[in-house]
Amino acid sequence: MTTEEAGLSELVLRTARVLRRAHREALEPYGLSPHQSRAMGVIVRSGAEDGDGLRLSDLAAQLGIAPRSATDVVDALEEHGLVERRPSEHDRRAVDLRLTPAGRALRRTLERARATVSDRHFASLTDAERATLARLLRSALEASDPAGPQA
Amino acid sequence: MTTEEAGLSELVLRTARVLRRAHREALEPYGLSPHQSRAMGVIVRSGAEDGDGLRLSDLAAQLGIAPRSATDVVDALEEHGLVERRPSEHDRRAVDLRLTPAGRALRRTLERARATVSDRHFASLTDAERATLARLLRSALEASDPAGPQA
DNA sequence: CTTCATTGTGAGGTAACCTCAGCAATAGGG
DNA sequence: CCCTATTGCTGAGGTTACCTCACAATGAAG
Repeated sequence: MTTEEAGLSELVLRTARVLRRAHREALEPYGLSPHQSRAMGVIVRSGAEDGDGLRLSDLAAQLGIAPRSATDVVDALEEHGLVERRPSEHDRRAVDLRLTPAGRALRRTLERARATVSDRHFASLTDAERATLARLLRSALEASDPAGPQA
Repeated sequence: MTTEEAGLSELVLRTARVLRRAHREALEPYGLSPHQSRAMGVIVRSGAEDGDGLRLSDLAAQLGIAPRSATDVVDALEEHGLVERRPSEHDRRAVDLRLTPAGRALRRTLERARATVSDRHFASLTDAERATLARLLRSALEASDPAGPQA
């Protein structure tokens, strides 16, 4: 029983490694690291397209890194012209982060690239099998972390 | 269909993150990084307990890092008294790596800790579900990478 | 109007990688 | 047998992605 699950954890980690590597390769042509891509995703998902944008410290929290480190991530994205910092209207200490039009366009491209990577990896499974796989992974995640992580 | 698998890839990555973090925490009391632990695993699995030991460059290859980087990993493990370098009998340029008795003992402890982490994460699934999960992950891995990675 | 907390960033540190250069040893062709 | 090319490892130094600590500007609370 124990060895059975040790194998399971290894399988998950190995699958993740394959996916991450493929993802990294897909991102490379755009000069983005996976982490930067993830940061863009967080900004998008926080409703930053239309509203006030996202605080730098909130980005840090959602990425699970220190605020100071988020500064560097945003610096890089800003240099690429994908994200912009603008002073918050409500708090002159803070900045609001949002994607530029170029950032939004690239984000969509990357989303598609990522889906392709995933498609390819799981292509050998049937639709039903994919659904089962998703259900089991989701179930274990929810049971072991009821809080439900944001990232 | 596409969104379905995008979700799948995200689930795998998220599960991996949870497992890796738990694994890291389990290792912390022993002053080892996950990578160092993995290196010990590679050394053990190469039949290094009784035979000639593993070449440093082979360790590097199996860890997927540059030989120079493996030197540092081994340095650290050697300082902890877990691994020893001894000159190869057949090639005086090379070193054979093998676990010390302390290394073997710790390795067993870590193996158990890792199994516990995995057990806990997948505890909510039935035995049959765990078996299904393993089968599907393994199947996709084998289909997408027929070479079959060693690490 | 102090005093305290919070936001972002400069400075500087660490871990885990990398490449490049170099030394010792081995392998192989003449 | 010797001379060159290759191999196995490591020193030096660079990069990336984090970190902590200190601090200026601002905001909130008494």
